[in-house]
Amino acid sequence: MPEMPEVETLRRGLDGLLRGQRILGCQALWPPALVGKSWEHDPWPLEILGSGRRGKLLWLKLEGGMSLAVHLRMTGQLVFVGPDQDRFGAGHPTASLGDNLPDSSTRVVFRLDRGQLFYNDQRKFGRLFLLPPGGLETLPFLQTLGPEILDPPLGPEEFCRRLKAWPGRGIKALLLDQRALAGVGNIYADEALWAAALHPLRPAGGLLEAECRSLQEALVQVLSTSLDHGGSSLRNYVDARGKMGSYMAFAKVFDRQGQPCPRCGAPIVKIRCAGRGTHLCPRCQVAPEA
DNA sequence: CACTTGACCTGTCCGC
DNA sequence: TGCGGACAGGTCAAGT
Repeated sequence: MPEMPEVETLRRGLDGLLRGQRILGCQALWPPALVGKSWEHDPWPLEILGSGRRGKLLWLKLEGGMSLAVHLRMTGQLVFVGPDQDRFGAGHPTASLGDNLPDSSTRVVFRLDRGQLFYNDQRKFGRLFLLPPGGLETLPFLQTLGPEILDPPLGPEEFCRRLKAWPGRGIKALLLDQRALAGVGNIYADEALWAAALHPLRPAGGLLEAECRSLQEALVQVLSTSLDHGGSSLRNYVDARGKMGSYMAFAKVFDRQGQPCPRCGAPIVKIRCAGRGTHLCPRCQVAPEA
């Protein structure tokens, strides 16, 4: 589900809601979601001092140098429900998910000084890591993670160098590979490739200088716009208060197969590429010679 | 080594 | 209405 804009939107929300509160305890309704020995030692209470993110991995900074890291994978959610939670009537357009929690997808519940934090995950792919001081650096995922695109800004030269490091791979497969670049997933890969008018199967090594550059500009544009609109919600994603993101209204190709390309009018098609559903304009995005 | 496929899970949607 | 199959925003292990 969540790619960088969704995870960053969530992090910002959680930071404002949780900073300064203590986690008083935690109840695992589905224990496999919890990874690491630290969970067993009943370390609570622990104060939440702040938050961080790299790629799609999010963490809360806890007292004593500990961290609570979360990877949401496909369907994970972290939703805070305060004691003063606004209660809207059922069916109200801004009714919050929190009104009905816990639900059948709730896997972990954290008890806080003021309110509760629910970890929901329909598909049970996500994981929560409680880590001792220095533990973040030991996570294999973080050790092999490529650079951020927006923060700090990745210069065009370095961007091109990352892509050319895997010259034989299709450009979409590379965008999805977190070792090449951090934070891009299926939605923003399709959107950026359309904006740069590049076919997803083009080998990375064959991209012209100008094509590399326009792909980088497209990624910056797409990711920034999504951040501005609280990310994308296709089916599951919600922010720290249970609200959906609105970026999908701006999507040009993702989940729009059969609709006209906004640039040339040709019908958007959906193919399979790097094992993932892939949306593109067959006229604007010219396939490489086989 | 480089790259692709299957596995991990549950829910939903689509065709018969 | 019911049922089987395909598919879903991510990552890792195993396979080719």
